Amino acid sequence: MTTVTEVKPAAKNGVAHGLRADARRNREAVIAAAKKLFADEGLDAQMPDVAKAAKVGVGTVYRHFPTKEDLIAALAAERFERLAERAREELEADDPWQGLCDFIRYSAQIQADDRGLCDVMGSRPEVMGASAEAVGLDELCDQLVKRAQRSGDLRTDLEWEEIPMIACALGGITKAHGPGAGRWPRLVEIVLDGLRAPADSKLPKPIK
Amino acid sequence: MTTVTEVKPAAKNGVAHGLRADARRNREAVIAAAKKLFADEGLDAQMPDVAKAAKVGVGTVYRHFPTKEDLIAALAAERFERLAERAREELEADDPWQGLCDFIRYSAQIQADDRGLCDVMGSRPEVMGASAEAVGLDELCDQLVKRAQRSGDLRTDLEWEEIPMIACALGGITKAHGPGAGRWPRLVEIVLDGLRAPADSKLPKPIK
DNA sequence: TACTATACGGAATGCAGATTCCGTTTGCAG
DNA sequence: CTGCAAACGGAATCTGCATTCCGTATAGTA
Repeated sequence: MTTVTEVKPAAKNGVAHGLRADARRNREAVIAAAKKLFADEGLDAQMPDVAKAAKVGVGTVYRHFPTKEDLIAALAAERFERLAERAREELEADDPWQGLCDFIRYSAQIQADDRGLCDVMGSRPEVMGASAEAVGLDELCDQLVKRAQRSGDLRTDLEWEEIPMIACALGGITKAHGPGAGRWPRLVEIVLDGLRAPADSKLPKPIK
Repeated sequence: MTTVTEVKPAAKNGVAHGLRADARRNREAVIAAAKKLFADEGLDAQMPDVAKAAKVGVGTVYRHFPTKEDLIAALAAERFERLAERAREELEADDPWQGLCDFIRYSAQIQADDRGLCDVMGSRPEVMGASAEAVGLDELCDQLVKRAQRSGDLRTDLEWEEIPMIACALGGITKAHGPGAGRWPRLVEIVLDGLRAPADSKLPKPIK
């Protein structure tokens, strides 16, 4: 045991360093293929098919993601990063209410574009929880909500925990009827109307 | 082939006649067990477990329901009958708007009480469609919607097809977070608020 | 009571899909 | 150019269910 073994920096920012060139290339191929396949067919797309789509052997897929669940989690993490990113943007929006609305619209949109994500939202609370936690989404939702309430446009009885629930619900529609039905955007608007503070409860605007 | 074979009246109103006494008894036991098991564990409860819960062999389950899908459909049919029944009642409600609201609340409630039903709503469009069709739920939704619109309380741009979608969405919440979270009723109310016609669009009430 | 069409139970089967294994190939340090 | 640890591919294995099969038991009838 006199051999000096280099410590591997493992993965950094999603891209894995310290991997042989071909390994890195394959990993990307797998991720890309899985992203598309899961988006199209939902979580019950099969591992061998992911491998095929990535032009790689099953073994290779499993070398990078020891479990299907791990692969799913990795993809979910990426989506949640985008979601958090968007939340941060909307926190800067001129109109807090519109910011919140757009965030919710966005969360519905990405689900309409990704059946796999709908499935995660609908039946993988742990994955969803972990991913959200990792990017601080909860905190962001809280801020989004508080800000919109302060501006007087959002009903004051809403709690931030209900934002993820609303997202799940909207995902459920796409999951059940397919994005093709094209009806989900209307449902989003209905919910948003329901979120608006009742007109009479709105404090008289300070100045303006 | 000279034997005269009696024609079996098969099933009538859910209860199967022309069955040997023990057979009828077992059939009921299976249905009851399945109802409970699927309600508790969702659609991936297993057939052998249904049999066990009904104190019956798997074979017996399969003699009555050739396929798991058939069993699911039978249970779903029963739920949809209740749903239709409730819809009919609410069509008689004094207040059309409250009638619609209560119908929606009811559909959320039965899903909160039955994970299996949530699953059907969320990922068995065919079963749901067939069951709904069988009891004329679509037509009933249409009437419920039109009536509430006529009274001026329901937003006029709602189409009846969106009622089932709303039901799916609400079911999705229970499915994802469990009924235990106890938050779904609030989401229902939010949606209902979103369904209400904007105050200014309401025609002045005739008299009263 | 005897007989037989119906039912029954549950071990055995079939299959789909995740995961493992191992002989072969390849990137790359020296 | 070599040597070998790091990767590869994909057939084989394992597992979890649904579903089938068949010898046995029983309701209903004569």
